[in-house]
Amino acid sequence: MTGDEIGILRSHQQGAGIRRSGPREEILRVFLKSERHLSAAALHALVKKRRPHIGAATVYRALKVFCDAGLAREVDFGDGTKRFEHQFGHEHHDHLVCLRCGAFEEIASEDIEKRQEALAKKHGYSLVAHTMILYGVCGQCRGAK
Amino acid sequence: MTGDEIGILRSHQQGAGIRRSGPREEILRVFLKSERHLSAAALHALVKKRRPHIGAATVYRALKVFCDAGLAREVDFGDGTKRFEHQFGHEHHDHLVCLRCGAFEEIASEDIEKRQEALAKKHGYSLVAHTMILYGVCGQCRGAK
DNA sequence: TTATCTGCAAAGCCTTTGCACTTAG
DNA sequence: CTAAGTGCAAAGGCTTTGCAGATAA
Repeated sequence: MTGDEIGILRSHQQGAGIRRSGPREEILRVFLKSERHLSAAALHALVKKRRPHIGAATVYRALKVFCDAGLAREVDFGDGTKRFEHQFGHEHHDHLVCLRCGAFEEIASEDIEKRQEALAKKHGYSLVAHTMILYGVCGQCRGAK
Repeated sequence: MTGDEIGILRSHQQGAGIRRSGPREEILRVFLKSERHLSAAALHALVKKRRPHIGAATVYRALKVFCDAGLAREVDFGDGTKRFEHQFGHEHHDHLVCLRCGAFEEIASEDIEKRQEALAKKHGYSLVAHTMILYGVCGQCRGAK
């Protein structure tokens, strides 16, 4: 990690009535070092390895701040648990999930994004964000079938 | 309602070890007559008007059967509550949600669908389904701002 | 000092499950 | 008769909230 993300967090906090805090920055460090798609519970487990006293509520509250700061994004594959992925230095992308084994990949299509923009405009909306999740069966699962 | 949907339900049940039931068919009738995007709780409330004894669990269980039968589809706008929309006689579509007032519209783009298919194939997946939700600000809210 | 942050535990919400009873086939 | 369906209430899983103490500015 370069340290820049902590800087982004701090500048986001500037003037937003948000103070620095050790626990929050530690959560951010662990979050950024981790795999890209973590549930709050999984992140909490990782954080507790280094700082056992940090509670789940703090992790949830920190993730909310990270999302506001643009450092994280919430992703919901529809299994009842929100996941969070860090955004720093990553292009926007969507997801392709295997219905059989649960594996998933990040996908991207500039073409689709453009059409989404146009579609929103056509309905009089200004597009702010979107989620797109494709569900299918991966090659491995089809082969194993 | 034409009655055809009940027929679809019944034929889906054929051989699936699923029996007919009055409560379930009543839930289906109310569901089909209702607005298109209902939470389970909202549907339960409507159902109880006609049959006060029907419980929430039965509604949840019925919705699962409807989804399996292709009569309904689960949609999640990310607010923590699943919604269900009936599919009978409707083209596939996605959603465009206003972040400010919560209004939403159904949208469709054959172009995007084709590209989704191609994208999945490129990654070795066979596409089964997808969700796409665009978030923005509607014209009315932008004007009112 | 004062508003924010934290940890803990409790509460909230939505959804599912266990159980005894009812009902379809 | 047998397996599926139902209603109720309880349990589950994830997330948020209340609160008193700790902490940043």
